[in-house]
Amino acid sequence: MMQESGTEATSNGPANQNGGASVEGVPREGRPKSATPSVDLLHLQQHQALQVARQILLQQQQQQQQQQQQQQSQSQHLQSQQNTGRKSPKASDKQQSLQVPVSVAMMTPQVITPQQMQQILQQQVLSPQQLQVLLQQQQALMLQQQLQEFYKKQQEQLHLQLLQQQQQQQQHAGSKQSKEQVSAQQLAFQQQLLQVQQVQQQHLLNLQRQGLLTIQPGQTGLPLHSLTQGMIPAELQQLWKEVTNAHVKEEHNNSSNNGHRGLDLSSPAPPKNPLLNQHASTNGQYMSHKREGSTLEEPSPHTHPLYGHGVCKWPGCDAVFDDFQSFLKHLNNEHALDDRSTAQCRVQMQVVQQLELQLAKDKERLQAMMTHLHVKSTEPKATPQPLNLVSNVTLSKSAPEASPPLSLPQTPTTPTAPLTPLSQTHSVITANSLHSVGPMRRRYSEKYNMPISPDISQNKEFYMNADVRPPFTYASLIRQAILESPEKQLTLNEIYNWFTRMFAYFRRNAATWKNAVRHNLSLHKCFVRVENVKGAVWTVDEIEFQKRRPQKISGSPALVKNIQTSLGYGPTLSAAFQASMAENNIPLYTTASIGSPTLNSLANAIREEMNGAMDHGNSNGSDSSPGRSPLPAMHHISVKEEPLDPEDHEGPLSLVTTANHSPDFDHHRDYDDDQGHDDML
DNA sequence: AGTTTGGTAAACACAA
DNA sequence: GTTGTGTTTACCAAAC
Repeated sequence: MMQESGTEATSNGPANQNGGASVEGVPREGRPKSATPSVDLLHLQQHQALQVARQILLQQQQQQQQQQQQQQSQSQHLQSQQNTGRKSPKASDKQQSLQVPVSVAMMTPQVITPQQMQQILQQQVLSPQQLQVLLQQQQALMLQQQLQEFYKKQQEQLHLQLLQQQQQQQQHAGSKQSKEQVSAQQLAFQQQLLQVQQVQQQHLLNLQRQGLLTIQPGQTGLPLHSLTQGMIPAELQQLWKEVTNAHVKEEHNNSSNNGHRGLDLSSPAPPKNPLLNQHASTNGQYMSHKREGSTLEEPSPHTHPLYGHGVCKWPGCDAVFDDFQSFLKHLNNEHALDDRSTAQCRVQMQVVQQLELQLAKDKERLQAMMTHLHVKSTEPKATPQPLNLVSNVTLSKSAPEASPPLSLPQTPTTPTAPLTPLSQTHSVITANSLHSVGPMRRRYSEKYNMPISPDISQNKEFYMNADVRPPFTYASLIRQAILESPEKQLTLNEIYNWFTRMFAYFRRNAATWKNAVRHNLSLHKCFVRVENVKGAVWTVDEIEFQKRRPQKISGSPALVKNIQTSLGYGPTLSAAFQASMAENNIPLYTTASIGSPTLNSLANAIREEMNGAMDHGNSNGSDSSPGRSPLPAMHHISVKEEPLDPEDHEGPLSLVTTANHSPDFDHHRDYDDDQGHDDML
């Protein structure tokens, strides 16, 4: 690890010097600087993610009183950390920063602003898993706030109405009829009140049932206490919807278009749920905000969602204000309803939606992780640092128990034997096993006894959003891009677009990586240029691709074969795929569990990455031809050899594809359109 | 220690 | 002349 970063630095040095003359004016800032810290970051992310998972487990198992104690102590710790910003953690900070996000996610009963969230995202301080937890936390807290507000208001309303009734009753005491009416109404109100309370209870029960709710006695006096654990957003939203629909219709009539802005946020992309919208626009303080705008009954003085710590929280604003009034003035002046504000709002919406999406997926992942870890959470960790996921996986295979709450396909596909001597050093998640910095990760297999984190294949979305270099070679990525295309062929520009779409990392330094892409296309025989009607397209010669880097898979071929047969997949493909997975200690379940195209692509990429080695090591006689994957099903390809093999066609891809078929794909396509061109430079 | 592979930079040619 | 595409060379680092 130290070696890596060290060499990284050196490797970058010369490169920069050479490029120092910088021909194309491409900012080179990014590479060296961002790269080095990210080693630690990534390393940390892994660790953090695991810690989060463990924390969750522990928390679930422990009593809630203990939790509270922890919360108190840790949240203090955190808050201070949180405020100090989170740049690249230095080695000395490591331990601390490790704790921070975890604690933030798990403990801090604070709502993080979208800005903060974005910051966190951008700075990649947190792993996807952690982000997920964090998001859950945030959502829970926000919902909690909202619910509390709502309930409070409901009760206030009801009480108010009751009071009015009583007054009326007194006034019209004479009339017997009115008396009856009044009492009837009173009854109705009481019932309503009861209803509200029941709903509250129900929600509580619901949440508790999931083990996601922590009751903290004597908080607000409201039935709803605190939600300090994650929860399923969808469910919450549903609940929220129910509540709001059932009881607050009038209220919404008054203030649905909260206050001064009245933007039509739904125009670009109709939010799927109200909650989302609220998050986007009001940072979880929707209700209070509303109150502020509509009713003045309860002064919620300086609690504007866009105002915090004396700073305007409008995206990209950060203006500082001494008092709330000047903030309001500023808000109305600077962030009035205009194109810019609208655009910003929409952007924010998209951010939130994106997060929402990711949250849903990561939620599943977390569930799977928790389930998985639950099985063997007893395993003590050698060092506090790395948590050996691999070993867990290995063990879990034998005990697929614990009904995977989600799509966790604990099928027999879980890798049989460890395939790798992960036993010894395997400190697991090393910088090496993660997204490397500097020159693209070579092969994961190099030290295949170094388990690679499933994270990689799992977190396509992570790579889509985080500016982290994907741990795949250009060749693999290019191939993946091409194979992903319907026609198995892409123009150069389309390849570019794929890169930028799939990896945030490739939205910078375009000149550099584009050059690399072209270089790779030209250099590798496996990429075949085909003249097309419209121009030239690039295809993949699978055989050539597999040929490259004939490396021996250290895992015994027998083992591989074993797996493949046990899995029942076609020998060709699975050999390579599984081997690669095995080689990387990537549990197959990983692939299947994700349910996102990510999988599809990244798992493939990984597989490719390993394929070369596999095929050679595993040269199973009958199918000497390395799992040829779908060869460019195109017109006239001037490939050197003649790899056509309709049989194997779809082989390699099918596994992954079917396993993770996800509706998400369209989403990415859209993304492509949006980002494809603009985003690059 | 030597070879292979991959990443990066850069020069160059060519076409639109 | 500019830009995009494609090829090639060189250098370096890491892995083998």
